[in-house]
Amino acid sequence: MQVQQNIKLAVDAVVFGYQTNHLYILLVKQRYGINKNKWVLPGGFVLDKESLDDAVARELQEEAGLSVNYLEQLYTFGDVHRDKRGRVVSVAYFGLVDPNKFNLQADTDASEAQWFLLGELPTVGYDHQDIISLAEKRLSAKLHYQPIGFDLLPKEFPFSDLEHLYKTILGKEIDRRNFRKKMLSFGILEETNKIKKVGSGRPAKLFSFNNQKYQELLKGGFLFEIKLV
Amino acid sequence: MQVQQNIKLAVDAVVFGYQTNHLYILLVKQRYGINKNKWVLPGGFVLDKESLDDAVARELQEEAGLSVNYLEQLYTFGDVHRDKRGRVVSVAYFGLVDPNKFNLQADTDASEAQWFLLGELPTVGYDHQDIISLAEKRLSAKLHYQPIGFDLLPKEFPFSDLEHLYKTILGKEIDRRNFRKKMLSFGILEETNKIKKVGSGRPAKLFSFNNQKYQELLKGGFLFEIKLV
DNA sequence: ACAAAAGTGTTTTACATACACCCATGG
DNA sequence: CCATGGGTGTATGTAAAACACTTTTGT
Repeated sequence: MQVQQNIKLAVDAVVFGYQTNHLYILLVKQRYGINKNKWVLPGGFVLDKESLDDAVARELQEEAGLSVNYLEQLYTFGDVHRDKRGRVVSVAYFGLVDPNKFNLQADTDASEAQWFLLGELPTVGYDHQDIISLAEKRLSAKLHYQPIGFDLLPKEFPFSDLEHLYKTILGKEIDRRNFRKKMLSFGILEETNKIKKVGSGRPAKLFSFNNQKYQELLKGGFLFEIKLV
Repeated sequence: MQVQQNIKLAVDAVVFGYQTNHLYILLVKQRYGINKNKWVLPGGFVLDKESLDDAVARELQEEAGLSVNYLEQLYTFGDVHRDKRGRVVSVAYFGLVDPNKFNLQADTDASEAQWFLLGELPTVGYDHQDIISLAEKRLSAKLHYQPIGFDLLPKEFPFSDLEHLYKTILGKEIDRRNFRKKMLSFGILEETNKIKKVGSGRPAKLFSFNNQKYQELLKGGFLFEIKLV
């Protein structure tokens, strides 16, 4: 295959984490090059013998010691001048982690990886702000038609956490009664017999997302859809 | 920028055309290599100094003399072995043309480009069948939440054409009265004072899609959404 | 007893669905 | 006058939206 081409291929990941009613994004500090010490998305060049999916997973592991529990392709950014060092096309990914994985280990290279509160992001290098903006849009959109919020929560969670997650990410008020009614009507949540006690207030039953049930329903043409005013 | 990487970057396009109640896809005949004389998607390698979008437009022009009126990125296919000649990552696009552009000119290289009825596709090379399948899914999905059907029709069309388009692509029966009511309720269609006479039957008023109006509505949070049983 | 968060039902409103007959033209 | 496709309205069902008080715990 004779092709003259001087284009490098990279992957980048926008990984969201959620904790105590706040939404975070993972960034890493660039160690070399013209963007040295700038914060950028975790990512890097694709190896010759790994798929794109594998490349993202590897980079996240290397740069932040992190394995996500949801990952999908977001968009491929291919403008000619998006990287000043040369032509680099980047396949961007969209990832979610639950709070168990939120605490970054300080071994690996992780000392230079950090969670940033959305809305308090530093100036990021390259065109990574565009990538982040697109990922935010994707996250908001997906919350409405895919049960993806559960990937940002621990396996068992009080209902109010789910409600707050939607409220936080969509920036909208939610009617608790209608939200709960609708969510439960899908039949993809299971009530555990555990309860969570917090400082004050009535203890909450814990729920868990039954993914197997969801997959079954999907085959029958089921549509997860939640609208908010 | 020192990176050892031996990956080629290509673009491919799944272009849909619609005529006389039938949906078509554009394929081109491969002229060289191991897939010689096999039908494949129009596409090719990205040049060093053109964006991905430009690359697709150029390839469509070169291989089929075609300029589409809707084009968006579909997905990036990056499996290691998708091309037996070596590592090639392909950014796939999704395009729509209206019937004016349907007749392929025989100049250019177009003699080897051809419309194929969906459902009567030949065996295609590489992993292009996967790409086509994904594009079909995208098309079906988009019809429900984006006014994209108009890009497959001429500027002015009888209402029944729109109805047949939905029926054909989604493979579902449609209640004509409800469909028309819903579509018109959006306020993005304009009734022209022209009428189209066909062989027999009552002549039909022609409608046109008002994209400007649609864009305005979008800013106000308008959501195009059409559900079919 | 009070503060704090969890839990719960009913009424109203809007939209989707189901359904069948008349109209304008060409042959 | 008949065949063909275009054009239209209403009644019913179902789901979303609006809305406020009671329960359980900790302090």
